[in-house]
Amino acid sequence: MDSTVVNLKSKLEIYKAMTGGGNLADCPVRDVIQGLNGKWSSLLTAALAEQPYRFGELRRLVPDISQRMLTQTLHELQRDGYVHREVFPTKPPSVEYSLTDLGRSMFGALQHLLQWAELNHDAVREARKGFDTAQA
Amino acid sequence: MDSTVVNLKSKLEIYKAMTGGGNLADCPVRDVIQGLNGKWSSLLTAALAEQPYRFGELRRLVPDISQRMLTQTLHELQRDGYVHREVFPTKPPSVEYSLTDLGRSMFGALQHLLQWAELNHDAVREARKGFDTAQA
DNA sequence: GGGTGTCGGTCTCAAAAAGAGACCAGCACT
DNA sequence: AGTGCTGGTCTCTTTTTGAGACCGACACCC
Repeated sequence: MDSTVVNLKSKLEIYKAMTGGGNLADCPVRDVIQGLNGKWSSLLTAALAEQPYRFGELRRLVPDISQRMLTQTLHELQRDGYVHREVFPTKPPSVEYSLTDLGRSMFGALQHLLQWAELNHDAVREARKGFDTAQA
Repeated sequence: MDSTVVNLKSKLEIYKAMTGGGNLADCPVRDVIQGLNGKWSSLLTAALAEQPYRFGELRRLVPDISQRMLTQTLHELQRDGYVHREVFPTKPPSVEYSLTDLGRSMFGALQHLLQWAELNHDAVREARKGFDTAQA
């Protein structure tokens, strides 16, 4: 199927889905997106899409995340079913995090946005620069 | 191009792009994604992808956004080059917001994630329910 | 046996962000 | 003169995030 057709066909439907047909407070699409909106969610998902990692490995891999937010974000991702957490009875015990099937499926969709960002970050930077100088 | 091939080919590259090759603090991909991570960014982009809206129309369309966050989010989206803001000299003056070409391009990528959320929100809900009952 | 290190966290406190809602100027209409 | 609409801003409170100290359990070294 041609992707342009997909875009044109579903634009309105997506918007309707996000507004929940009048039931905004309980809209499932916004609810799901909300869980991915966190500052660290996409980065950690991208890391785990590459390969499973242990807690400490993730911490070293993303040095500017606090241990507190790493714990919390992984917990949320696990709760939403994207991430599997497995404890190995080593001494001291080690904990491995990996993507579930649902997580891999979700990352397949997220990936488009990440790729777009990679391709277009210079355009965004440019826009910001122009806007900021226009303001001053 | 087959989308499966795209996934397999770029998984590692995307992660590398997000970690910025060691230059995490200044990573452009994370920088761009960050601007889309706000609570209201994707919803407002989806609304404007449907059609241009005026400030008050958006406020009525999304009743649970505060006026403060609506102003602020639109300002950020404008700064990043996704949204065009036009003031019409009516009395009282009206302000119309619309997507730029860059904004439409970005929405094309974002759309995949929104569609995924629409298709899979029941799986996520299910995962949450299971997790919460397992915790208790 | 005492000191040190690793593991995956939790706890507390300060800073930043978001939400709620009052307030504003300018003009039209009545 | 009073009311309403426009698109905001200002202030205050609550929530979220960040920084960093602390924790138990065990291994390893001496």
